[in-house]
Amino acid sequence: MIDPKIIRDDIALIQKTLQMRNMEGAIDVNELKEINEKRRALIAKIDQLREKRNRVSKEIGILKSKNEDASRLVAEMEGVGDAIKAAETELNTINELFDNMALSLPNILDPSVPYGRDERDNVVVRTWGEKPSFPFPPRPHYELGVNLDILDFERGVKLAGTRFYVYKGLAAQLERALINFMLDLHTREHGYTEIFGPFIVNDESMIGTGQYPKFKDEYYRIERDGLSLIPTAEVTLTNLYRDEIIEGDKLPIYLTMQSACFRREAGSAGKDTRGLIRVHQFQKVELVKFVEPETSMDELEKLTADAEKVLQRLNLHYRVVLLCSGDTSAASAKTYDIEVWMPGLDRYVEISSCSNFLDYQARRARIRYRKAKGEKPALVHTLNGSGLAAGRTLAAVMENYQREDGTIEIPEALKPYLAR
RNA sequence: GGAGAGGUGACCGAGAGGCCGAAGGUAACGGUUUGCUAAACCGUCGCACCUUAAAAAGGGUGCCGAGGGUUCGAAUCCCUCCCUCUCCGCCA
Repeated sequence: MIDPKIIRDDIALIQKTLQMRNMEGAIDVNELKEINEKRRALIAKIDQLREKRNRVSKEIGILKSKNEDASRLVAEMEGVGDAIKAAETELNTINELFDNMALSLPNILDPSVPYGRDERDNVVVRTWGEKPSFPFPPRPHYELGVNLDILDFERGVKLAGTRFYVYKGLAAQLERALINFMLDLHTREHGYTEIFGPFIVNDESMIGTGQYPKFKDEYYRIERDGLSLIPTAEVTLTNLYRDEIIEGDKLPIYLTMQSACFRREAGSAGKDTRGLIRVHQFQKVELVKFVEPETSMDELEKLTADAEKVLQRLNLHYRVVLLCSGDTSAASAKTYDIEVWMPGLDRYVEISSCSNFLDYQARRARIRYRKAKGEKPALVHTLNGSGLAAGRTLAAVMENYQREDGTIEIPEALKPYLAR
């Protein structure tokens, strides 16, 4: 959620953001402003009524303790309680309306984000390496995997349905090696602390990072227990500090966690139906940062570089794309996607998405820090990125390291992890 | 899953319808004292919202696990839910 003061004082900024994101029609900003005014007036009214209640009740108490007659004051209070209750009911309604609208406001975009309608307007900011050339037509990972009997899509479907899969032998080992390699890289060389936490979280956590209430259809929820399967370890890591005030000298905090990620992929029927690109369950190494506001844009660059390092060590060609205004997710102020080259699919595939949320998530999740003793708490800035999606990385390794006979060469960086 | 106990500020802990935003203690911070350390003494020591001002400061409201109810008045009484602990059961 953005700072509500912006709703009060700078509607133009919100309108510009909506315009940039091609969301002009989505929210009536003027209506929102009006609702906010109403809200504030009601709060003032209720506070006044409560002030009276507190004051007169106290007087009654004093009179009674002296055994004097308080009936006049009690009579005066008649109706005050009901008036408060009525106003509170009204406020609840308005608050709900306000929250719904305010929560659906997207984050303010960073000025460096280019205008654009959709992914076609994203800007390639750099590329690393080159597309490998093959003396034979490279095959997609799902063909390679099925031929080698290390990917089993049919049994995945038998066990759980479409978009599920089974790794066997080398595929399972390779992915495990990839995850360990990534975690070691981030903890040993990039200063992240490794975390392992719940893959299943309560609603407050899903709300804290913005999955709920808006995008409820995207996630698996266990109704009976009121818990949800995380779509990314971002949820676990970011909510670690929900409702907390962090001592300023603890910042910046860099965390990494490996987890399974669960996504319903509700809106993507018919898209990427083959292979490991779009599945309901996959593993990912996530990077999350909590930083002081002044540093967050620099931290985004570093975070992206940390994720890129994985591909560099694996010697996989990729490009970094700055998402345009229309393609940047609502909570993010600025996002870089890292897209790895997949020779078998003959296209670039997103393998990491690195975002700076500024204080948008922190406000929702009430994550604050105290710069120095005695100072008022302020919202931190949160960032996250994949470092990287393991399943897609496995697919990229398979496609880029394939040999003519359909076997797969092991990348140098992974050899220590596959020693027998 | 069953039985019991309990959730109060950074922490410990009192409070059992009115003068309680909450005693007392610990920790922290500032000061006095001191050759230094320690001790002692004095002071400060929550968060959010509304508001006047818009730097500092002031006024009001809310918050004693969460939500509702009773009452002129609730940390205190009632209801619902959540969580923690102990014992039993089950279990990697």
